Amino acid sequence: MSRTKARAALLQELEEAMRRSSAQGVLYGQTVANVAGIANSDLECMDILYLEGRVTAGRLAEVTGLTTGAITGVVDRLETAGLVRRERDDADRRKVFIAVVPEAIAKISQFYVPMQQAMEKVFGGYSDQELHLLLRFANEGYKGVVAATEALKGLLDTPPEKRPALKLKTRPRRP
Amino acid sequence: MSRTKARAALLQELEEAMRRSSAQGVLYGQTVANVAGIANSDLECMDILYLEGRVTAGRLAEVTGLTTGAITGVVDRLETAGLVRRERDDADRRKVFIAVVPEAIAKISQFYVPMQQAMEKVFGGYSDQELHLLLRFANEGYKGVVAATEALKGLLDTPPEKRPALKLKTRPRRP
DNA sequence: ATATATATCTTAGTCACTAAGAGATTTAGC
DNA sequence: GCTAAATCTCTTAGTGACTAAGATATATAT
Repeated sequence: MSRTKARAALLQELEEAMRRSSAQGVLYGQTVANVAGIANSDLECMDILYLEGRVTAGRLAEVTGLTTGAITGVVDRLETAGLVRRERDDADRRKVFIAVVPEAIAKISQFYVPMQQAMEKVFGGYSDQELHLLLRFANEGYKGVVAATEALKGLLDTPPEKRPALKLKTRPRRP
Repeated sequence: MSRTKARAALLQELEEAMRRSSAQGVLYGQTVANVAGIANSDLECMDILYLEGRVTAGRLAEVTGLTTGAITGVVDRLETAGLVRRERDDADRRKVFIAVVPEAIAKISQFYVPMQQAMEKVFGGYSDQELHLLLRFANEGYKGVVAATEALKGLLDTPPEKRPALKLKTRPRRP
């Protein structure tokens, strides 16, 4: 066996490792939601708001894959909790922008401290050059996942009888 | 500015990139669930079963953070769909092992084809040596997230009045 | 102007979840 | 061995976030 593993085996190992850490990441998010006493979707929306800034209710529905009706509920809860504010767009008064209340960032980010500490520790074991490689991978990986998500969504447009499905549910969950 | 970015800025950029791609990964999973017509938790349990193999109902509850009652429902649905089988442990007849039915792997993994293709494409841009670095990071990152999750769970044991909470919900979601 | 499109919200009903406890089996103490 | 406590899964009742469908309000096009 060579110093570097055979590429095929390496790719497979990498895929499983990514899958495993990704699953654990999901679990971390769920734990945050539980500890904070906030619904999972509500936290997901806060994360989107943190990353994208001030976005419309419709955009939240689009990104999360929830219906607009569900988003109304999400925003209601977040607004009641004082984490976000609804702001009507004066240019187009149908639109409602959702904006994060400044203090909310601190309220939420405290739950990510353990994660940040763990990641700092991990990153500490890498040189600047290696971190650049990781950054490149994170960015390219992100684009790859976006593309994969779009490709998968494409299946929803194919007629149901021609599309693979497990049919645990009778009704589809998205409009 | 040097050829490599200042480390602090690099770390911050890396954190945001990871967060972004992680969020997109969550969305991919949700899309899989929607396209497959399967509940999110059901898919998460299938993923755990795929990674860990034959596990007990209690272990599923532990790993997902769901109650055992919820897991009963998950397993009921997965069993009805013909994806898993319940197998009583002969050594300890209280325990119920959940085992994936062989054909289920193929049924599920078809929904991950877009993701696999996207990842293959991304990985194609890296040398064996670089992939080894990514593998090392994925493994260390996984351990880091596990540790962070445990640390965060520790907050649940601290008295509620001493613990930071957002209190969007009146009742806690975990026992 | 009128019709059509777009953006959010409302309502009714559904489904997965929690909490609490029951049932079945195992382990510990005497 | 026998009883009590512990462990594991399932059951039941009730709750809350979700979807689907349509209402409301505003914007755009003909």
